[in-house]
Amino acid sequence: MMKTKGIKEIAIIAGVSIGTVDRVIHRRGKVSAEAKKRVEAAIKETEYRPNLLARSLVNKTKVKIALIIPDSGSDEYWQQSKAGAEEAKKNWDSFGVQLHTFHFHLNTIKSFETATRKALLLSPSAVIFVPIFFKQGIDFVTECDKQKIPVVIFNTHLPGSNPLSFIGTDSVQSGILAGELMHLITSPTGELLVLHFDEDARNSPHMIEKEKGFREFFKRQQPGQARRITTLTLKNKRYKEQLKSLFKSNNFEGVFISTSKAYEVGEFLRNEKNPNVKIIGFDLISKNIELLQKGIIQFLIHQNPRKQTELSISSLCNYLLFNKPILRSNLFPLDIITRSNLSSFVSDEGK
Amino acid sequence: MMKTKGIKEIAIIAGVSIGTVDRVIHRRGKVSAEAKKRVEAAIKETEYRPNLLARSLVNKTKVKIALIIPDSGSDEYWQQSKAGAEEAKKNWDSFGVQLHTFHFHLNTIKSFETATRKALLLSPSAVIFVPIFFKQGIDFVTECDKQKIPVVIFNTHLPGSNPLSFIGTDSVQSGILAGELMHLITSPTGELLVLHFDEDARNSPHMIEKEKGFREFFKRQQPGQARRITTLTLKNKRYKEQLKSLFKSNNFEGVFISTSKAYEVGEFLRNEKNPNVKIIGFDLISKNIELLQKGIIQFLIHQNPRKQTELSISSLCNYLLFNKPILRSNLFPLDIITRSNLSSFVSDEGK
DNA sequence: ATGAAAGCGCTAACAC
DNA sequence: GTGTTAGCGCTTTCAT
Repeated sequence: MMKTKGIKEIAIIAGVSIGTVDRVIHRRGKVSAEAKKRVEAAIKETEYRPNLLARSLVNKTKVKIALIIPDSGSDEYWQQSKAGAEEAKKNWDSFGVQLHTFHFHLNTIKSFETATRKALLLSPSAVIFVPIFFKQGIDFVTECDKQKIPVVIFNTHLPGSNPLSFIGTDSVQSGILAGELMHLITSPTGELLVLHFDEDARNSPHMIEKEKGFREFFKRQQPGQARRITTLTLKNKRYKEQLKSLFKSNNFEGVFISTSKAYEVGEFLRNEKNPNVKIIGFDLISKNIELLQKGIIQFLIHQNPRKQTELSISSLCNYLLFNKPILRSNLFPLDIITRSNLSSFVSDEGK
Repeated sequence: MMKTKGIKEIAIIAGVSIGTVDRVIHRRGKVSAEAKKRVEAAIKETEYRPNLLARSLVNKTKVKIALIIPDSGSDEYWQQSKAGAEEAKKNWDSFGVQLHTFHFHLNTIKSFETATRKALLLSPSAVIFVPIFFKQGIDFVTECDKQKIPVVIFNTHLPGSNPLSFIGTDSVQSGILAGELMHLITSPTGELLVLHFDEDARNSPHMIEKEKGFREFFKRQQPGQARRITTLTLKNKRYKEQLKSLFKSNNFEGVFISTSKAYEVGEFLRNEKNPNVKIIGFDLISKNIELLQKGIIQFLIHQNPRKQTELSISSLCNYLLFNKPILRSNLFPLDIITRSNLSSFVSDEGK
């Protein structure tokens, strides 16, 4: 009884042809209400689940994805992202997925616009991008909407857009986390410093949110008396001099750096033989890692650009190929890294 | 020119039929030396790579995996593992993978033996299991080796075995991590307590390794004078009384709990109005989570049983179906959880 | 020793 | 609207 499997079986049950079954499954072509109902009933009854192998065997290479990310030149963060993209590409090309990557310069709006233009020339099935530039990001999303191309945004939130999916971390929350960690490792009244490195304005939304979260933590913690928390934004490249005068006239117990430049502070303090200042920063880049291992930086918060990129791609592929539901907003775990759990994160190449 | 793809193309080039090509690829049947040579040349020339989708479409449901894990009854840790298994099962059954789960009781060796026996009756393509019981684990691996069934071990290391892959965390390292965290949040000379809950002997290797790591950290930190670190193993269920007398006669600044029972200590200290003792423990189970949120537990180290299980299954499937390389040893990241990054870990259901 | 042919479950083009 | 059919690249009979 009922030996055949899959679409054929449900065609028999519903008393229609497999063509019709295909039509209702994919909502394409015309199907009479009657037939549709019967097919859907049969699908439920048999708990039919499509054979993904057969499907992608037939649909080879129909999925083209354009990935638009910052140039990874000397930027380790984006190098890690790129590595994730390559990993994902390897994983999905057996399913006929074509991943085309377009790079742009972090400081050049034009290069971003060029990248998006080139990406659209592919007429991709979907687009993944990092909206470093607000206005141009919105423009791009609008254009994609017009062309009915699904958009996935990652790493940076783009307020006012409504992408298929957003994947990234919660900057405010990461600031709160940094606040808590700082609280745990400093004395209750120790003075704190929040340091921004503002060579590239592109980071400013992140930076502001992180500081907001950081201060928020202490506000909640001690609603009455606030700790003394100083903020400073280092704008030009002469960090050392600025840091020197800063630490001469203050007695900070801890420094929170809102970008990946924690190592600048770490190196400075190491040279000054000032080992008692606690440092918390972001990102597993090599200079930070070195100072973490030496115990000069206490905590790094890891945003995992590699996995963010990988996941952006694979959740999109799963959605496109296999109809798997995709999360509208996928906030990434905030990994806390110390010298003791570092190794399990950096050797984490094999997924 | 040369439009056909795959096996057919190389058949044409070599001037034989696809049947012959198949024979040389799989070294089955009889092939003349002459034909073999020509086919192999063609394979090299075209850089032929088999289409894995087509292959497993034909060989449907030839992959049967037996998963042998502890009963998840009231144990949240193993419930999470089970959830991971179900997720993975859903993901892979479209590829014709059959995942059969066998449960055993954590305290009953017999039930483990029964489970392994049942598992082998399936004649599975591969086996994944948790070696809670040392001797029986070795026996099982030996038997699988004899039957040429690949074995993946997870969660618990099985010394003396040589599985296809091991997936789990490094217990010693997690102890070191706990040591570092404790060091960061207590004063340099504060007295510390290491607490084992030994209701089930099954945990003892883990417990011992964790304590070893914990002490190791302080040894490295202060080679000269060691901190005062007390160890206690709570054996019967009357935890409160034991804890009461313990804390009456000592002045601990921090407690490290080697199992998931940190909440026992947390609840005790909360009732005693003793809020200044720092607590570090393991596992995101609900009672621990509650106390973490309240600030009574400072850190939980998360071993991510859900992802461990998921990854065990999917890396095995990728190996079996798609010939992807599998890591001999895949040490999981040790996630540090505080109240501030907790949410991104517990809501992490969608991969 | 080798070739031809029938599918695996699904999609898409084409007929009616 | 609906059914039929030719493959996707591979494995596996079954002849020869």
